[in-house]
Amino acid sequence: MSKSPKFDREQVVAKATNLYWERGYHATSMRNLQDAIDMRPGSIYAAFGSKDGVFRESLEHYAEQSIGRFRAQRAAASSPLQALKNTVRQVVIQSKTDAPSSMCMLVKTVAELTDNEAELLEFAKAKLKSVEDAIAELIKEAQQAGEISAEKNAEHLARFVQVQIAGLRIYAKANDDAPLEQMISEMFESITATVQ
Amino acid sequence: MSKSPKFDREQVVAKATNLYWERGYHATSMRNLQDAIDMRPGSIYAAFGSKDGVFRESLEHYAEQSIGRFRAQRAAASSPLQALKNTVRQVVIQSKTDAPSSMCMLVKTVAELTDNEAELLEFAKAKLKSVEDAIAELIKEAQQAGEISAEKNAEHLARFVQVQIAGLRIYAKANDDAPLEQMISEMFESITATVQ
DNA sequence: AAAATATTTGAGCGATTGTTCAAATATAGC
DNA sequence: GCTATATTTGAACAATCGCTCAAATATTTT
Repeated sequence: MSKSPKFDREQVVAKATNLYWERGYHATSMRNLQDAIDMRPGSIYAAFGSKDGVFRESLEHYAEQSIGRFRAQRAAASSPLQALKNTVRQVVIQSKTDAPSSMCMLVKTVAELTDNEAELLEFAKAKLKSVEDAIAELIKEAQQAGEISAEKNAEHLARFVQVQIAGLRIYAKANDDAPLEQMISEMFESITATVQ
Repeated sequence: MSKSPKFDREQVVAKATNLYWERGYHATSMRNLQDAIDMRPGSIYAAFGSKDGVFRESLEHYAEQSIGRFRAQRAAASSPLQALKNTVRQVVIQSKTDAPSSMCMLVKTVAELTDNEAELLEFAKAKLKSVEDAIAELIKEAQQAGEISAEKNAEHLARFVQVQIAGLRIYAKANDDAPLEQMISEMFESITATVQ
């Protein structure tokens, strides 16, 4: 004897994610959010508790989406290394035109937030770590497949890839004409080099 | 027959820079700014025109400070390459404890702003480019000194360094225990390698 | 010391912030 | 179709936002 919510939480979070991703935490107002997800304040607060609550769930959604990309590319590619390369290309090059921001939402969040929003900052850091773990898994697969030297440390390489992606995406936003394809190729040359 | 401003513009801009650097553009209110620089609204608006005006001058100040660091390290170091290494270490490692933010203010700004603040965004991009130019100059010096292969492209390497610094500083903020010293060493190994 | 000209002050503007909550509305079980 | 129990709505809250401007204050020239 009741009524169930009529909004699709998944879709709502996806829309909220895109807005937060584009504008960042502080520049996104609840008013902006209301318009983007087509919900009124009361419903939003009943469903998510606060602006932070929506943001937190958006970060979660974004992280899942990011990790899902690795899985999707792994399923589509001919090898683990190819999947990693394709994911990096997708994330660095395609996001320039296809995504709400050319930058990673988790990186943007870590860059933007301070101790004043400690919880959200820590949450974003943790999600970034879980993305790094997904990269490490793919690298280990590539090592088993003989595409990357097994003598190298997978976590070490995953960290390297993480730094490169973050650096490249920032650089891509700051320089519209950056030769990203070439920069990505060079990055993978140092990963697949036989000597470390 | 008049009166001259009693505030020290240089000092005021320095304080404003530190505040904007730490909190970012959107999270810094004029009230915060008033407190930080100890000026009342009327004086601030007479001197800088707007919140954007203060921010713009802060970006300018920050960029000059950044380029000045290269000069200072160049003067102190035994060689151009050593100066570059020391600057990278200073910027990536020391800034974790000594600076308002562990991240580059220009990078934070490029990451945060959107087309809604197009002018400031373009300004930050341009300043980031001028920092890259300063790196390229140092690399050319290192090439003339025989520390880096003259066959390599200096602008190309400067771009590489810029990507690495941005990536490392983001990574340093996201991971408190990152082995930065080691990561920086590895980066320079690929710069000074005899084959490219 | 008076006059002229600048800067500094801070109350307060309209707009917007995140959030609340009583009223209206929809749905499920009886 | 009635009752019970949700959800949804949107007006409105106090606080804060970026900013303005008349009045007060300081400095310099006459």
